[in-house]
Amino acid sequence: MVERGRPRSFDRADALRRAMELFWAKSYEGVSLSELTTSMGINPPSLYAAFTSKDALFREAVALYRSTEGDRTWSGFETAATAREAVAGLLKASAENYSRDDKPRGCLIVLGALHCDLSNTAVNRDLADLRMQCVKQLQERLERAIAEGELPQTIDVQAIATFYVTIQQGMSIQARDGASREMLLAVADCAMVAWNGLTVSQN
Amino acid sequence: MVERGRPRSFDRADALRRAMELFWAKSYEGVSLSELTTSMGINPPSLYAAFTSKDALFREAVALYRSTEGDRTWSGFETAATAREAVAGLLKASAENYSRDDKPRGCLIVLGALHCDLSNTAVNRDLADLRMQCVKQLQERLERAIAEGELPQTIDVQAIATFYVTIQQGMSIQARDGASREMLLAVADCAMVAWNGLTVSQN
DNA sequence: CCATTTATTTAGTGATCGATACAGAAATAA
DNA sequence: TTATTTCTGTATCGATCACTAAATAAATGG
Repeated sequence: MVERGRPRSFDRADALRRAMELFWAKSYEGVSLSELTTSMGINPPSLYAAFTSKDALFREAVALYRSTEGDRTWSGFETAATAREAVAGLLKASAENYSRDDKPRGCLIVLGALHCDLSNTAVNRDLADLRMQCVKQLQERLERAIAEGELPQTIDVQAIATFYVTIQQGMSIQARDGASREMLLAVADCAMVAWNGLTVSQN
Repeated sequence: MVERGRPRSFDRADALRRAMELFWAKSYEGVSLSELTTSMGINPPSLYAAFTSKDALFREAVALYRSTEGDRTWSGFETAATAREAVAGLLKASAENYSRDDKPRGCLIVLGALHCDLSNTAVNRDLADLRMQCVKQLQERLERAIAEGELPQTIDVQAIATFYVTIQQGMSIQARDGASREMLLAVADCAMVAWNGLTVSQN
């Protein structure tokens, strides 16, 4: 089956990539349609034909972010031999990915739509859900470590998971404010200093 | 000298307080003039006569936030007997103040204007400066603790200060996402578990 | 009283927001 | 060729943005 009609004159994937970087740098409400169309090199009708709406474009941008930048941060998490190495690697990768010279600083999912009250826009709720998933992922890794005997059953899985995600999210703000890669890595190291105390058996 | 002209028909301080809570809940760009005037119970010309512009109103709101909510968080910091108690108290107060039932969740200075590229708007730069001042304040307290012999000279003052501020800032996002007060307090406790390791003499 | 001063209400300003109507262009199908 | 389909550029749409001009209201000074 061959496609009918006039062929699209721009690279959809490339246009999406440019939109993602704009949203990443300036957040959802911080980017206007005219900025998007200018950066993507297309006119509004082409954007809407290809991506439906600003909302839908943002969702696709977030999905692309997760499969590229997010993967750079989380790929080592599941493969790490121990929970400690998984968390340490996550923080280290976050520090590095939040401070690249050729990319916006910080995390799109953390900084992309912090506006508004709780449960305001759909975009906001989607990002909050993704942020929650990070905590859940750490919790599950910690529970696996308990099941495998690496960590004692007495640890507070939820608190530890929330603690390390809180640091990761705070690093996004630090990165946006100009903290150097070295400083972000130092923060990650500081966070891991708590590991032994947090995971020791306390009966 | 008595004031001339028609007297103002609204309470300026009360109107400012309402504006502060709106900005706190929804950030600078997230609040529109019509929302402000509605909540403050006045018309746009009255707002501009009393506060000059949305920018200036936001600055006054931030100043009010610092002298009220900010004071709730930081008042115990300088009076604490030790650096450890100062930092622990700061995190505990942050957890509590970011999760009050009658107030917006999180911190206005952290969440008030995260939009935009680095050094974009004046509002953004002002808040970034205030965020930096938090790090500086912790640094100075740690240096004082060194001078007083509480902590060894070998500690990395900047890294430790940035680490604890990073947690405080991350707690704003957690609070905005709905984390309970208990969970925020647990995060603060987790952060203090690192204290001994971070401040031990390592020569 | 009247002049002056300041605040208020009404009713807008131009600019920009996200999103589209419409006509023409460029492909396939028959 | 002609019909159909889909994309593209121009030129907007109504809504909302931050903000204000103009007339009126309410106080004081003389």
